[in-house]
Amino acid sequence: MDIQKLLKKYVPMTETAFYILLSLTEPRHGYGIIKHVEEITVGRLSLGSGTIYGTLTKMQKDGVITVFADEQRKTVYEITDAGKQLMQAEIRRIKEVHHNAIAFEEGFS
Amino acid sequence: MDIQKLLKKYVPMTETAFYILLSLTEPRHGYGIIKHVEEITVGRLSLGSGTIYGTLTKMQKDGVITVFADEQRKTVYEITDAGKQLMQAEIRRIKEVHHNAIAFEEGFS
DNA sequence: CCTTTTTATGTCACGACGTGATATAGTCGA
DNA sequence: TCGACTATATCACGTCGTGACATAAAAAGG
Repeated sequence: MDIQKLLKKYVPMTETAFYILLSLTEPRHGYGIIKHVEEITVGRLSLGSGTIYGTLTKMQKDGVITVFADEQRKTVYEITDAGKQLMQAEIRRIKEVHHNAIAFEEGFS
Repeated sequence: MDIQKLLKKYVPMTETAFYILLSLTEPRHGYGIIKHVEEITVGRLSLGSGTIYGTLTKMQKDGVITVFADEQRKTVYEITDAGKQLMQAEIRRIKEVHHNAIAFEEGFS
């Protein structure tokens, strides 16, 4: 799948997908991602097992992540270059939303 | 519906819902919202008619927005106090995501 | 040693959501 | 009058996150 179709499919990204890809800048397995996301969101976001394993399978098929190591009880993934491009586009969008959110706040204070 | 259930239902908010509520800090009708969102996102986000009218009906039922004026060919809506509370919670979340996005960027530059 | 908790992955039904097509109709300028 | 724009509504479709259920190995604790 070429980068244009990936951009259309993945941007805007769901919060879940964003934090999964963010976690995979270091090689991690599914369960490790769940714990890492809980950590950096200070317990606010707790991903369900269906979300994680379904999303990981989908992302691997799309070439957004790749298998880093396949151990007995752990499948370790890592983000690909295509995945990094998606993150850059998503971060641009987040900056726009953040900018509009701040402008909103200033209008009501 | 009490504020706790509304928070659970609306936060995290979809980008669409966020921009609709943002637009309704001034009274606007459906079509006006579509044009306003196109404006503040510089044409990036163009809401479908199904999205707008479906979402407006849902939000009105939930007490997040209210009918400001009911003209012949325009139903004008406005955000409620409950809606403003949701926006505050959503903006807190956006700030967190933005913070983590910036931290990600710095790790790859 | 046995039991409980934690780690780890997978599948499935469910409800919610955004999209785009289709339909309908009034307004306004050329 | 005729097309472009304004304005709303409904529907099928595909996608997504959730939580329940299932399975099983490893680690911790008594």
